[in-house]
Amino acid sequence: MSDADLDRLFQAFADATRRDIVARVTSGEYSVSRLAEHYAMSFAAVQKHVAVLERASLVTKEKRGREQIVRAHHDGLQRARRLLDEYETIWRQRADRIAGILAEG
Amino acid sequence: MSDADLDRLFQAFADATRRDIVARVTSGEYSVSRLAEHYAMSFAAVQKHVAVLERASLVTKEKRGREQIVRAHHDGLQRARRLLDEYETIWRQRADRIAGILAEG
DNA sequence: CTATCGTACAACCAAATGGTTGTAGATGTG
DNA sequence: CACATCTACAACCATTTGGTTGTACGATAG
Repeated sequence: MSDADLDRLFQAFADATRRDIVARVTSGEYSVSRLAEHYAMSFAAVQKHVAVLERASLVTKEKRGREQIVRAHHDGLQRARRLLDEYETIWRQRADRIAGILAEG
Repeated sequence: MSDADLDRLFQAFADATRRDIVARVTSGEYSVSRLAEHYAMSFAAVQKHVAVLERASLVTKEKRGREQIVRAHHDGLQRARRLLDEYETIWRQRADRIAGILAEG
């Protein structure tokens, strides 16, 4: 996974509106305009947020009639989790190393 | 945890240099200038990246003589992980719900 | 004391971000 | 058909971001 991919992924999470969109489309079915009803901003603004999430592989869009259904795409979330898990592993290794040194001394 | 806190947290992760800094200071001890040696940018730029990480509660700085030691601060990482875990939970619930419907039908 | 090192911070700049309005096209409805 | 709905996208704007250089100041070394 490239640096640019990770940049897009975390950047996508770095906005409360987008996090809310992810939460909504994960548990229910929403068109772009349905999503837009919930936020105090223009339809176009919400459209842009969805586009950011799409580029980050956090959601996909599927055309249904004249609507565009936004669906959660698990890949992005899993990748983000995996990276944070790696950091956690590094942290644990450090903690173990320190514990080892204390045990020796 | 406020929206603004989460914004800062994920924003902090949304840059390859900053992710690298987090990885480095988690496993070793680095002053700001030591960190700066590793990147193709000015000392001031690295200083700014550290400041972003500090505001996101991902690192802390501690003065030691004329140096400023950058240390990983586990809180930020844990909080980010917790949020992604919540999304994962929502996802699983959805998956279970779908599986339940399929089992019925 | 003087010079150097590590840091802090201001000023500046280009590019990206997050919002707006307006226009246009495709699809469904009376 | 005529009209409303949903979406796409361009143009624009203010603010933030990620970088730069330059200046200043405390701490250490010679």
